Amino acid sequence: MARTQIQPQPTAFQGTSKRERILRAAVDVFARSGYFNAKVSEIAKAAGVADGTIYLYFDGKEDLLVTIFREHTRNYLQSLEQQLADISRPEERIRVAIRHHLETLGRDRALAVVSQVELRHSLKFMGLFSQMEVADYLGMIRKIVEHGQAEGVFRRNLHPTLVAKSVFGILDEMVTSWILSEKEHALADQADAIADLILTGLL
Amino acid sequence: MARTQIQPQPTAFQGTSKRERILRAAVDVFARSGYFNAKVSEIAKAAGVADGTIYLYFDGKEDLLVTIFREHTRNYLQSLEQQLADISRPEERIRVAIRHHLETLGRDRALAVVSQVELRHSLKFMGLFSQMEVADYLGMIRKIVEHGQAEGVFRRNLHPTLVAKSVFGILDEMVTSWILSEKEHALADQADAIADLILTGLL
Amino acid sequence: MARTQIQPQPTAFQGTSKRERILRAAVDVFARSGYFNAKVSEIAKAAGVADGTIYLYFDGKEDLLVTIFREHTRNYLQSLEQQLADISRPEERIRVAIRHHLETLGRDRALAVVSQVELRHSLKFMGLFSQMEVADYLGMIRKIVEHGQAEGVFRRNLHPTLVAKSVFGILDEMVTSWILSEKEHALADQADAIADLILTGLL
Amino acid sequence: MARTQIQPQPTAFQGTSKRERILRAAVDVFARSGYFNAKVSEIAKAAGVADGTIYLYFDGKEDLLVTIFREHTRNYLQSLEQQLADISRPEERIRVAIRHHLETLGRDRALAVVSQVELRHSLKFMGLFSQMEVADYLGMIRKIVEHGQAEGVFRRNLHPTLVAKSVFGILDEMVTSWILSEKEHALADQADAIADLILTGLL
DNA sequence: GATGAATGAGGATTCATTCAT
DNA sequence: AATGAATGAATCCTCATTCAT
Repeated sequence: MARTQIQPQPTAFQGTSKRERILRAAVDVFARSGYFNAKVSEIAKAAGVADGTIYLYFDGKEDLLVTIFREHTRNYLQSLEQQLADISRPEERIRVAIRHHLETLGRDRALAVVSQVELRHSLKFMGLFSQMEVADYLGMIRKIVEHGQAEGVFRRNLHPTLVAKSVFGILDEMVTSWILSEKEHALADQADAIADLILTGLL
Repeated sequence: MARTQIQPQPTAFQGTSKRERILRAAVDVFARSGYFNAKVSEIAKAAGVADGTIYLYFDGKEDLLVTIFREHTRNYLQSLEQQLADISRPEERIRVAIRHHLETLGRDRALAVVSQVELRHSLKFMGLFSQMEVADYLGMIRKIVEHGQAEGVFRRNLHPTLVAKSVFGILDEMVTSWILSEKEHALADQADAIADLILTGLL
Repeated sequence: MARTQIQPQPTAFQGTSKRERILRAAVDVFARSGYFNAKVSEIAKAAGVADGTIYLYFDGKEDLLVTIFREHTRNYLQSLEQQLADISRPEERIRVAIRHHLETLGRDRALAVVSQVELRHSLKFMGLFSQMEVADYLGMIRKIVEHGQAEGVFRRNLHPTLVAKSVFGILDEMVTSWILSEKEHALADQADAIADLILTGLL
Repeated sequence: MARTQIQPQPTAFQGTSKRERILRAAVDVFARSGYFNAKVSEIAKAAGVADGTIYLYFDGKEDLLVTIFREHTRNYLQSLEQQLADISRPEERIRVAIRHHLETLGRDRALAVVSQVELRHSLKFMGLFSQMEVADYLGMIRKIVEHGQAEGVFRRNLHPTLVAKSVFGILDEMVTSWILSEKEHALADQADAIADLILTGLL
């Protein structure tokens, strides 16, 4: 038989590995329906695979969410490190980190929804969220602050961890706010204003 | 039979109205088990009422969550307004708002858990969360900022809404971080440091 | 509305308690479909209750099987003891026990099927089967034999436990054979012949 | 690549044919997990073949069970016939048949488990069990009895079929009892006592 | 107002079987 | 002959909600 069997590919492109297709479909479905309401069969359909196939690649619905979180965070940290590689001035490093956060999530609304909403379903997940890679992220910001304080460009009477959490908190709120707003403004547009606030303060 | 039947009252005092007992039980059970895993029967047991009784006072499980949120926010805003009543200096008003936020949630861990975790279960809830009373809360902070800018004590090149969201974002992150941390430090202890950061900035 | 709502009662009579109706329905459905192929919903339908109702009375499908076994054995032992109450001659006691076994199961084919087939689904169940009440049953026969040996009416060179197991094995095989045979002969008709064999032997 | 790839051969030796390896693995896995809980993939792994390979030799999971039963019974009957070949005295023939039964199953616990437990999963299987080769087995015993009665060494007032079933029932119970007992006594040790009971009776 | 027994819809997961390679 | 990745049908149980008492 010479005819090429063309299969429907609702969510992703052919050629992509099944694992990737499933993961992408999960992000989309979780974003659309919410984790608890999302049906595994819906994800399977969106990925163009059979229900059972998902269990060849993942341990179950929850593993899907954990994996999304883990891979996203890893990618995020890697690209952030790359962007910071050439920049040494602490002030500039803060600006880049802020912009990078907003750009990354601003580029993929479904991922942002999963990141801001679905990943925080339970204390258990929140703990995961905070103890693992997010801790690394906060650690990166904290080090920028510490460095800046050591160099004398940042005030020394602020606790670096508190600053790191604050930056994260602001960014987190901006992303959430952006997700919920109907308007289609670019999330990263706020990067400079946020940096100004953090760096210069209200007074 | 003359003997008075004494029923166990696990969560609340008997004097309290049934409605209050149910609401308080819901906060506790939601905090302990998470919204989706919480069983209505568990809440009923904790409140010392029959399952069906809950439906005399509320429309269902979801209504419990909505009501908790609504009443908490209303109480919160009322007490914040009282605290701000006598204070006119914008800087001081910011400080009071920050401290009030941390004190209120720092006083009731279960409520904090529900507020930080359970209320954000879905985009739908997040929307509710943002559009309603939270909007009022952000509005209050925004007005403080606007006032301060009008008086010339706050810099004028920061968008008031952005500042309001930032303050909220920082506080939100602090509360979440506090919930997840094992240590039993007082949440409100960080109020001054946060105010310093917001007011003075890093530089 | 004055009309009395008449509900279908496929398996059992109204008036019977829900618990009894469910148990009886389970015996029938297990006998018809086999334990593993039996659907809980099928049992519910046969009992005239909702699926969930079964879980108000039992822990699950397996508990249904265990309960059937337990209650059947208890009833069986009680009625056997009653029948033996007035009989003292060991030979006669053996005859009564044999007849009672065949009559009890011969009266309820579905129960016999569950007893002979479904209760032996797994080593685990077989163990349950053997260690618990069945042990009591074997114990009763063993004591009859011991008594007969003490009185000098039974040969003393046969181990009472072996005899008890043999009697049980013969009866068990007869019941199984009866279940599988198409012919509708009365099971208890074989009681005397079996007793003769056990008592007199082949020679 | 010159190195010989040595594969693990959990259950059987490599020299054995694939078909034999699969069958032996099935006996072991059925005995260990029970028929319904046994996974085809587990059998495949134990046999050192791919899942799909099993379907080249057998029609499916059920066919494995049927085949085990059939081959076991055929082997059993053949070896029984050999053992009986030189023996003419009815009494002795009965003794040999009894010992042979206990020795055969006492030699292979997994096979005994499958034979006593797994083969009786359903009425359907029980029917198979009884109508086919087991019928031949019962037939062999029945003929011994008939012969003995014709020769005048066995009592004539016992129905040969009933005696055959009784012998089978006793042996069956002994094997089951042996499987379930923790103690490691030899099953065949009971052969003589059983023969005595059957031949001489209790009285 | 209160009760709590009863309902029944809904879904994650398993695993025997297939078939392209 | 052999593989093993992929399939997808099939079901037990939970629990929010109702309503007769």
